[in-house]
Amino acid sequence: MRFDKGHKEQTRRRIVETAARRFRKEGVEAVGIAGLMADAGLTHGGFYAHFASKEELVRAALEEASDQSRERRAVLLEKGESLEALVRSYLRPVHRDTPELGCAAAALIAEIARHEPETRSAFTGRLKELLAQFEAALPVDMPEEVRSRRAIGIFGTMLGTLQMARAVTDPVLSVKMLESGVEAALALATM
Amino acid sequence: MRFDKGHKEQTRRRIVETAARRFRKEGVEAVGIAGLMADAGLTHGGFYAHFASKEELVRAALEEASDQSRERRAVLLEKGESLEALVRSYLRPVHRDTPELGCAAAALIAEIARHEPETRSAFTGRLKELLAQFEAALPVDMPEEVRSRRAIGIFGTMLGTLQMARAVTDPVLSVKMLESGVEAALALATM
DNA sequence: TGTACATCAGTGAACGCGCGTTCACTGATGTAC
DNA sequence: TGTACATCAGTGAACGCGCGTTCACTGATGTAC
Repeated sequence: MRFDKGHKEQTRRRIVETAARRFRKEGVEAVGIAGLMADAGLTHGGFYAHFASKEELVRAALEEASDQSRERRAVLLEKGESLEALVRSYLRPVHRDTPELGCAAAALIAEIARHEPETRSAFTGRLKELLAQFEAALPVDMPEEVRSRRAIGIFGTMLGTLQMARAVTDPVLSVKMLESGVEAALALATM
Repeated sequence: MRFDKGHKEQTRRRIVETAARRFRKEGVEAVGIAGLMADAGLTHGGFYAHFASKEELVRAALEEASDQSRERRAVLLEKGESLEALVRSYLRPVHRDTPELGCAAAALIAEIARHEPETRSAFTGRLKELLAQFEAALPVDMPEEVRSRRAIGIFGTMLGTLQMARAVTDPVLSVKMLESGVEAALALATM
């Protein structure tokens, strides 16, 4: 069959979006090409018409997820919301419970650390953008170097406490972790 | 062949120790039973004389790694060192560069969150012990509830910043992440 | 206007490989007679 | 004291399965004549 102009690009986007969700939910290694393509309504053979390798899809999916998150943060900040809104939104139970729609770093950072340098570099770039957004949302009277370090500390706190809240089986402790993460991140933002 | 009394237990320990290192370095999923047994100087068939499943080994390896870390922390604290020494030791380049000997949570927490409840529960128990050690090292004049939340915030910060420092390809940024993590964790400990 | 052909996104069988797990077997030594 | 047997940690072939990747093929439609 012959397809509309833009059809292939649309298919590619569907694959990337499916991958971005499943990788965050299940981890990259646990998701196979065949199952992923089936989820996107295709057969596995066509995969290599879109990507040179699974690793290339990993990078595309990582970028897709990062773009979504960045957009979400930008919207919040442009509405005049503070860093506090970002922190509270990040450490909500709903974010803990839907990793497939959430922060790619929280779901995949340890796995990314073991991937090819090219993938790690792409991730590094996205993480720098995220930190720049956080930095820009810190009080303007802070020296730039302090803001930069503070942004790292704040996001590190968010990342770590969210992951703890996800791993733990005790639901009371899990909520306490989210709350403690908010407290700690806000303390770092305002002191 | 017949073996010494205690021989089997010794073999089991060797398997667990090998697993504890490789899981932290490569991730649980990337490590196969056959390769692991070969590393321990055995053939893969004998594995199931020691463990009912790979998952059971995961739990044993997690406990082995946690025990090692707890011991290390206890030694530091008993020498009269403060929480600051723990934080600085955790966020050293050598810890970033040798995950196979380091914190199991930093290497595996996201993967653990996707494992069986039994494994997650075992991890939760170990994490509670860790947090209790941190709590005990916080100033005694802090109310207990505050110390408990602060311990979560501090360890979350350490966890998140170490993982960032491991994932990133920019070496300058990586060191900055470790340093910012120390600053943030110490600020939370002393404020 | 009608026919032959080129295009190309997607198909599905097949590749070699490693996975977790099972199981009949080995063989050196301790124990029973 | 010498022989037959039980023990059991470890061996290695085999199980079904899914992995990432390759490739000859399909077939509906647009284009050329």
